[in-house]
Amino acid sequence: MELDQLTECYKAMADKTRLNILALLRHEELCVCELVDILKMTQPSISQHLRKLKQAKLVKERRNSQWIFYSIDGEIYPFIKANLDSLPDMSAKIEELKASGGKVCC
Amino acid sequence: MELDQLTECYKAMADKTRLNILALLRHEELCVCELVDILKMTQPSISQHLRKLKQAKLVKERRNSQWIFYSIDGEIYPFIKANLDSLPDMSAKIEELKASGGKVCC
DNA sequence: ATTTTATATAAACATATGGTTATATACTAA
DNA sequence: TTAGTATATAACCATATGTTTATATAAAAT
Repeated sequence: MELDQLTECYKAMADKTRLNILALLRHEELCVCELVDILKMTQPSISQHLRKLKQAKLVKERRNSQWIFYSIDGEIYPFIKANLDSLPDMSAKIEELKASGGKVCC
Repeated sequence: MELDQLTECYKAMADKTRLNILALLRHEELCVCELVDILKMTQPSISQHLRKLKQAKLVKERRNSQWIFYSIDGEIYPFIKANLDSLPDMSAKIEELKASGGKVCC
């Protein structure tokens, strides 16, 4: 692949918060406010991280009324599956969100 | 894997020069001055990039008299092969080095 | 229409990063 | 031992990055 594209990809992954987001989205699509809830960070901060991931084509978005749901993309990277598979399991965090009624939605 | 370790790995890969180094080392081990020669960058700059790659356990070093040869490591990362395979082929650069007598060594 | 909710963007700031120059260290050769 | 070569480290600086606060946009609810 092109080095510039690869650099953008790895820059996007070179941050703990963004790896957390990818690890979460691996389980299911989530909207911004759900990520804010789980990661305990401010909404603008999460939004900017999502923008980087989107620019690198690692996630895609889908609007549903007032919510924007993000999900894993990365199909342009032949190695993406191997990388995502090495991320920690975060299903507990998602369960927590659901248990606390934070899901369905915001 | 641990998010901290993964973050360090992707940070190390999140730079065009370091991806170039990895792409070169994929062909064969090289010493610092050979990388300086091929990449046309200053020696301290190359050395600092190599240090980052080494700290992330993406490369390892081997001393042979006054030269230090770097080579690919990355064995702690289950995804490393897939990632290295997507790097561009740089054999032409290595051939150039050999043709110009820059090899054997420094 | 106005207010509320969800998200994005902008400005400001502190910290991280990469490059340069200068210097230190390690080994070789004489 | 001294000079030369290969590499590492340190100090400095400019740019990039991530966070916060404030504000803008877009859709929903009233």
